[in-house]
Amino acid sequence: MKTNKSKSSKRRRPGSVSIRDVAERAGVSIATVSRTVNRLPSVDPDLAQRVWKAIEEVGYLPNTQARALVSGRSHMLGLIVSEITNPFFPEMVQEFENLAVAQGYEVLIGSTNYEPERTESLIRRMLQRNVDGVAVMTFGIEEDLVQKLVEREFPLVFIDQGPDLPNIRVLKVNYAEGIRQGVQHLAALGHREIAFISGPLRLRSAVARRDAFLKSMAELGLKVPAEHLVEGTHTMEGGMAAMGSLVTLSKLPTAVMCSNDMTAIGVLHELYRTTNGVPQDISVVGFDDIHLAQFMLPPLTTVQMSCKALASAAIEALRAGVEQDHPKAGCKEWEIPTQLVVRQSTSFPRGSLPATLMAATPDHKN
Amino acid sequence: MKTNKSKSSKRRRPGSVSIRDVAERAGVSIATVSRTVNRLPSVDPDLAQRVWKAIEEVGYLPNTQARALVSGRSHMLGLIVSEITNPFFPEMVQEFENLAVAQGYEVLIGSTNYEPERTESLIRRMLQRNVDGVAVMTFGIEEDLVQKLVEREFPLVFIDQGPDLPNIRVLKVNYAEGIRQGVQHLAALGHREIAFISGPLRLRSAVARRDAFLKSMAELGLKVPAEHLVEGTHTMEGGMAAMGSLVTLSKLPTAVMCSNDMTAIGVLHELYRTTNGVPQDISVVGFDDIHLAQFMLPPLTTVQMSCKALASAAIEALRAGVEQDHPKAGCKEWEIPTQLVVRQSTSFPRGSLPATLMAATPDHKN
DNA sequence: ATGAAAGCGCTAACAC
DNA sequence: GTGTTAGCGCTTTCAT
Repeated sequence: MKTNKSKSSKRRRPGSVSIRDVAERAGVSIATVSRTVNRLPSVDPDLAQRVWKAIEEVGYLPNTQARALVSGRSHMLGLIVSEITNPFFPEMVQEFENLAVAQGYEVLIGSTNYEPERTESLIRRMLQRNVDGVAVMTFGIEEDLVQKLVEREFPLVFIDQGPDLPNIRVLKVNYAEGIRQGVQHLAALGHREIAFISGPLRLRSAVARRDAFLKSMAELGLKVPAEHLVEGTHTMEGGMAAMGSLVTLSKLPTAVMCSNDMTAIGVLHELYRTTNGVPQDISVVGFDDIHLAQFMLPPLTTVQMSCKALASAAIEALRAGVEQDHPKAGCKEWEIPTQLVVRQSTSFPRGSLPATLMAATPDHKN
Repeated sequence: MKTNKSKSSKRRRPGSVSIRDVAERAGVSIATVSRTVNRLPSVDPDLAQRVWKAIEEVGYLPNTQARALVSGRSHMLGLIVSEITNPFFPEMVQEFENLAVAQGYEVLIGSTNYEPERTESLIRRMLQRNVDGVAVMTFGIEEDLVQKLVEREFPLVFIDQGPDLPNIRVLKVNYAEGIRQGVQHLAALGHREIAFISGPLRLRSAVARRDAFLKSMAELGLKVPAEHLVEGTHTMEGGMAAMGSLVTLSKLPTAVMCSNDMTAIGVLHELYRTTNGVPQDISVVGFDDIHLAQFMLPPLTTVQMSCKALASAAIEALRAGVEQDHPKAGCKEWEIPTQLVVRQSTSFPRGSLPATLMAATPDHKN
């Protein structure tokens, strides 16, 4: 009497079908349809059969928004990354998304581009969209942003570190291990003058990586002059610029470690610009091990940080926060390992070895 | 009397604040709050002031789901890409997202990975999330997927081609122009034996690019033997494999054009593996012009397809479909230009020139 | 086992 | 100009 039930409701997009259309078609109440769709055991099998048939016939798709509204859970997870155009992140996004979808979640992706105001709006958007939790995988984040998120007490995952609150979990990346392996590899090859190109030092993880480098060098009794510590931007352009300045130094390093692979690619390119050939006078080590790394010229020796591990830990940590009965609900920290992958961008320092040995080194042609 | 108004409602996530909390705080009705938030001119400025203050104080964020439910529009746009790990797509995603957000839309991203079942579930998820429209930027799509989408008559954007229906718009990429420029560039350098590594030929755009290549060659009276036409996968691995097979041929091509940049990077890598140096005996041309292209060794000559143009056309086309009063609501096709960007992966064919001229060529050292 | 009805947070008629 | 109220599509008591 009140609403028109014989025709589907008025102002909907054509093609859109609601639970009422199914109920009508199957000759049952909307409650029964709901129960059927949600597979509650209490529905009569025959009835269920009829309902499924009706669903099929009218092409019904439950409206997630409405569901979310009543259930209070949107089944959406936020994923905030630094820069979607840095290949490391798409690789992680892909893993994250696969896992999320497999577990019935949708993913809302956001890229901060290191801009505070973007980050701000991102957070607000995610909150408004009612995501069930957010993974902030940005390798460095502004303090006040954390604050914002923390106020609404909802499940949050950070990388490296975050406030010690009940709803916050953190993924501890073991930078030290991988970077130590890198430094030791270089030292074993005979390098003593090793430079380091960091990420932007306002980012925590950039500092963490640099410190890990410094510590590893110190362990070996190797000195690092200030000029050999240059700040990059986590981009290829930054790598070029940094290497450009390194190259003007009176005492050249024989090897350079980079805070990420993009930087290393920039370094390789700069070296190429200078020598017009495959860089082989200076060894370079990256960080991340993006898929591209192995296809570089020369294939890049790099410290692998598994985006798979990162993604799956993030998802699990998030679910541990969302679903209070999750097995690891109490767990606050998740360890992410790193390890060196040796390829061909590292070699003996030029001229440090007898000619016979040099000839045996795969990457030296002369 | 019915609901508990003095405390915030019961089963909500702590920290979540509803319109009622604001109303209560400001001492007005929820309608006034709604009007204030939506900036309807009819609210008394003083009252509005009070409402904004209350909003601030309680930290109110309108619930998008509820809004979407009543308005029928979710302000979410779907963006389906082939492979999020192919750098071309993140670049486009970023542009798309920037534009979308600037216009008040959220973006739901999906990556098909060329798997039909993934695509299927993607579509279903987007439909359920009630996106206002979806851009299928996959450079090739399965027929039945199109069908699925078309049935629900809602705004859709495709690349290259789509069914001629009122709610469907298509972005026509001018492959011919860029590829012709590439072929002519190569021919001008003296190349006659030019191979082409295509994408997977079940994808329309892969076929389109290959055909454009064939046509351009024919225009110049250049023959393309069947062995010089090899099918790749749009990946670096595919490029390596394809170049690997090309290299075994009795009559080697002197140049190879690739269906995308990732393939070209694979080719460069394979050439490096073979010669252990920067590839310079064989010219290679890519397609897409991803950011990375200019950092390759050597910097990649490639056909640029502007992801910016693609993204903005997609957004505009989508909005033209969503908002019936959009200026270009009637427009069905949007032209996307392509053009050659010459860098250093192309050069004269080896040994085809007098020594003096060779010496003048920047990329040849001998 | 099934239906009626309340209500999730919000917008839009409709009253006043 | 402001408040009251009816839904948007759905889940979930509460009756039956």
